[in-house]
Amino acid sequence: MQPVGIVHKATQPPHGVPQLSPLYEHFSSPHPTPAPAPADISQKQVHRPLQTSDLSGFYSLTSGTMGQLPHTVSWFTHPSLMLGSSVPGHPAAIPHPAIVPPSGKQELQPYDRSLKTQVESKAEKETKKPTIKKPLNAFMLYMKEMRAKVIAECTLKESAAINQILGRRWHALSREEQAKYYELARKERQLHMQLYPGWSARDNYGKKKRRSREKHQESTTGGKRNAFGTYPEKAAAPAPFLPMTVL
DNA sequence: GGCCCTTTGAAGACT
DNA sequence: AGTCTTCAAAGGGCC
Repeated sequence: MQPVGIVHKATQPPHGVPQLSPLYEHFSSPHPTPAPAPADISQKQVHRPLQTSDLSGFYSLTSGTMGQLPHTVSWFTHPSLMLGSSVPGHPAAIPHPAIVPPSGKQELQPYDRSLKTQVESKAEKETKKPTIKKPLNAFMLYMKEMRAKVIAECTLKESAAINQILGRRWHALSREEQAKYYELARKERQLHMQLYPGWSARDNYGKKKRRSREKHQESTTGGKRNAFGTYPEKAAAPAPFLPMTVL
């Protein structure tokens, strides 16, 4: 029996921001405790395959909940949250945007893809399984939402520079503001788990050609990360605050 | 055409 | 268990 309060490493944000919610306990515990707020969603997700209606409910509820965000996340346009034929039983022919062709280019249009696949052999199709992308973390969701705003303000276009600004702004956010994004990210991970039960992050390992380790570390960090994937000065951040109660 | 840069966080790999 | 590495997004820069 796992003591209350012990959470899996993967579910605990670095700053301890959003703690395990009852919704998540449905996935991690064989005897889940009743979820207070969005109980209907978690139960649907647990007891049968995910369906479009479930997800639209999920989004509308989540959207409403997260409507308190200062900058509303585009739930229905977020790539890895949009639905498609990858959902069992879903009528649409548009694949889930988290699924990209092996080439890695997500913006490839469906008809382009169909033209290309026509000339591919059947064997090729089978070997070239589409890539399922990782779910976005809290900071990635924040970046995605705020990028356009920063570009407009700074008239910059280079993503490297934009991301530096966004990184600083992220740290300038209050705990409460960050918590909202952590919560969004947690929900996205849950949805991702529902959509792709057998998926693992290792599936995408080695699919990108990367520069050498030394160069990468030197250029990107200038130092080593600690056990939490952050850096010493960041690890000294203020103590975590209590989990969100709004759901 | 495709990797690099740059950020944080999640998670797998490694020691 | 602790540490390291990779990949998520984005788009200009560069080879």
